[in-house]
Formats: sequence, structure tokens, C-alpha cells
Amino acid sequence: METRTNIESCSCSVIHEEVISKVRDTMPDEETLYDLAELFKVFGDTTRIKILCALFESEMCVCDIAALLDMNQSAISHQLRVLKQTRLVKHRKDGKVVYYSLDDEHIKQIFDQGLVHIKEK
Amino acid sequence: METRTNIESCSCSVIHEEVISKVRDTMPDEETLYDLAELFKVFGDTTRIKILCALFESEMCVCDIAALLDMNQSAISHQLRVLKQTRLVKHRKDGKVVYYSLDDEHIKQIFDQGLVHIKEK
DNA sequence: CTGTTAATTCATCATATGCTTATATGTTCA
DNA sequence: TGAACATATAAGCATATGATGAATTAACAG
Repeated sequence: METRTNIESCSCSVIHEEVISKVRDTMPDEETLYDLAELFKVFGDTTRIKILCALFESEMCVCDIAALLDMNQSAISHQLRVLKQTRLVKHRKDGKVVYYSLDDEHIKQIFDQGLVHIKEK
Repeated sequence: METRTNIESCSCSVIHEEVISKVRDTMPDEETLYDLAELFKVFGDTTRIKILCALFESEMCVCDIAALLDMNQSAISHQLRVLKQTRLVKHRKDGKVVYYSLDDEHIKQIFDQGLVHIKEK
């Protein structure tokens, strides 16, 4: 017979107390979970993914990206701001031109892991 | 002097034609980009992340997860549906109880890569 | 069959998101 | 200075999303 859980609101439960403790111990704190969700949210939009794909190859100015993706400059600027806030891209200014580039080596790895998942299914 | 790009709408561009070609060649097709965005969108919510964290430890029934996360069962069921559609979780039915578990070995890797990113900054 | 429990589905609401247009800021150069 | 250009920002709109409560389906026990 299974040991009953301490989750009172659930009478069908068969999970053990040790599993409950383990989950509670390994679950990141609220702030980390929030940041993690924010990070993945950023990857959850095709426009931003396209921008990252472009920046995988080279740094680019805003209008280069806009032209390459065939989107207007405002929309790109808007999304670059999101990417900047999540520290996925960085920028340098040269006169009136702002060049954006990747700010993290893990980006491509996260991206590639995602690709592996969808390609397998 | 830099070779000028073929992106006409942009007069400040300094990126080379070969970069443009490379981006266009390596950029996944629209459908893949869409699926990829959908996948990451799923990770972009703390409730779903918590569910995945719970399932990292053990398979669980819906009410176990609900009790563990202190949320109502309808909300959990709703999110499990999303996770099921993206094939991140699978389920088996035993009588009236439905047990959910992870359906992909990459999930934890994607999750951990995300953690590395936010921990470093 | 009836009542109970587990899970799902539906309708609704509040909030968040992404894009557009218009405007503002900032830089260069004639 | 002021015109042209690059970028950023603001306001507004349509759509998407997540949670809730109520209703529904399904399995089982008496």
C-alpha cells in the first residue's frame, strides 16, 4: 500500500511526502521563476526570433534588421528594446546609427535546444 | 571602404551581401519559426514552469499538482492542456485519475540553459 | 440508479502583447 | 541654421492569454 501524501485537498494522491519535499526544495524561488518566464517569453515571438537569427551572423543597425525582415523600423526598435531589457542584445552607437549585437553565448544554445524539440516531433 | 548592401530602403547599412545571404539561408522557415515561438511561449509562464518543475521529480495527477502549487484544479488542467498540445507532457489514465509526466528529455536542458542566463546577469 | 470524486470544457473578464501611425530626439552635414 | 536621416517613444487598437466559476463528462462505490 502506498504512503499517503500530506496534500489534504487531494484524496486521490499517491505521491510520497519525499517527492513533495523534493519539489519544494528544487523549485526556484518566485523571483527566479518570474525572470525565467520573462526570458522565455522573449523567445516566444517570431519577430524577436528572426532578429536574433540575424544577429547570430553579424551586428546590425536597426534599419538593416528592418529591411532584412521586411518590417517597419518602429516595430523592430520596439522589439530590440525588449531584447535589450532581457539583456539578450547589446548596442553601440556610432553617430546617428545604433548597432545591435548578441549579448549572451547561451542564446544560441537555448535556441538550438528548442529546434531539437520541434524537429523530433 | 565597405561594400554597400543591397538593402535599398536603408542608406546607413554597412553589412555585406554575404551576411544577408547567410541570414536568409540559415533562418528557419516560417512554420519552424512559428513552432519554435510556440514552444518558448509555453515556457514563458510561471504556472507552467512550476508544473514542469513538479513533473521533473515524478508523475502526478492533476489534483496533486493543483494542491502542490496551491491553485485550483481548473487552472492546472487548462495549463496541462497547453503543455500537452506542445508535447511537453504526456498522460495516462487510471480509472478517473489522470497522471501527467514529462514527454521530452530536452525540457530540463532548455530550462537549465535559461537558468544559467538569468543567474549570470 | 444515485452520489461522489477527478478532470475537462465553456464563458467571461481583466490584463498583456505586438503592431501601426504619428511624433520626438539626436546626429550629421550642407 | 535647417534639412535629412536614424532611432526611439507614445497613443491607440486588435488580438491573445491566464484565471475563475459554472457546467459537463467520466469512472467508480454503494
